[in-house]
Amino acid sequence: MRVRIGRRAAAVSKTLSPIETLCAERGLHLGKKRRILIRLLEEMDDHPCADEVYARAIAVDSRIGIATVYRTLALFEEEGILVRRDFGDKRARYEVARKPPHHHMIDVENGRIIEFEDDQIHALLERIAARGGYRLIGTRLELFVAPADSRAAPGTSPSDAPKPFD
Amino acid sequence: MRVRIGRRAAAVSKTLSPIETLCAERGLHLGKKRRILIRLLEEMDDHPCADEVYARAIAVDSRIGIATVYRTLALFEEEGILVRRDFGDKRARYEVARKPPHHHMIDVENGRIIEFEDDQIHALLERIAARGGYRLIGTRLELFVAPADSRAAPGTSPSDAPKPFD
DNA sequence: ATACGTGCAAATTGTTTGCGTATGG
DNA sequence: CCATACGCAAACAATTTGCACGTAT
Repeated sequence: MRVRIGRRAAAVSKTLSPIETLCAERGLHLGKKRRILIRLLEEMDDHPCADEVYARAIAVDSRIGIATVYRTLALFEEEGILVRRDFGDKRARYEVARKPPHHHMIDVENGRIIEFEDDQIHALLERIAARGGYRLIGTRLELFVAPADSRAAPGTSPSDAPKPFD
Repeated sequence: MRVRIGRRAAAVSKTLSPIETLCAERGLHLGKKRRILIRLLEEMDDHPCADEVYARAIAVDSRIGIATVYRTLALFEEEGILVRRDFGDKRARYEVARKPPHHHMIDVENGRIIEFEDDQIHALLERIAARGGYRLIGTRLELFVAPADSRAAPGTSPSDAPKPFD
């Protein structure tokens, strides 16, 4: 008898994209619509809300339903494939999960979102959690900022809800 | 003629509570229902959502409408009297604004909320904003934590949405 | 074959608004 | 008096769900 290589489950050949691979590993079916959504998600470099993902999706296949978008986003969030963000407007915004956690600065003047990463912060936050006898599971950190030049002194109101978003 | 003291606007006598005073200073009327809400807000030591404030309110005067609660919370938030928080469940939660900004740890095992304050963090965040040519307007910082003993390794998913809330 | 994926429309949920009346300053 | 506060019900917006039918594995 011949020896087959890659016999173990791991061997998911074909050409699966990163997220498709994750889906395969978790036994999730790869329906046509889901594939389209996955491609969109992998291509995006911003933080779209469900409506926006939906808009981009119907541009590819007009028969995709908004429910599928919501269901897929929720599923991928549970699976840790996507991260849900909340930038102050009502809608939930998403981005692909990346290993080193990063945070966001929201320019309240124009709604622009700037991503940033900082080890010091994480070390500090971990220490704070530990200090209280806790283990840090997740962090949500958003800075609401304005160009260093303009009225209004610094305050503590994150909920000044900027209008435009990326 | 006699000299009257406290002639200037400042002289709001009677016995006004802190928030009532702020309202008076800003020319806001103090309706009966609003007074009740103010008292509740000043007594609370947790982070209730509109529904919960409403529940407590009708316990005092059953004729208060939910719309009044929403309108009052929104008004006080705009006035900087209240701060709106978002702990992962849908509803907006509120607490009385305090000077030194503080943040929250959400125990994902039982939903308990622990407040904390830390100067280092603020200094660091301010530096990060400045580094990008920005001025820090507001911060939103929440730590999702779990008792230092229990499965599940630390991750980056803040949106694991714990069920219970204070 | 069978469980999973998906569309459509209806249902929920949290929050906002229009309007007529009541009331504080 | 006159602006503001308020109740009620209808309006809204984001998201969820039930059901019937396709499709991947």
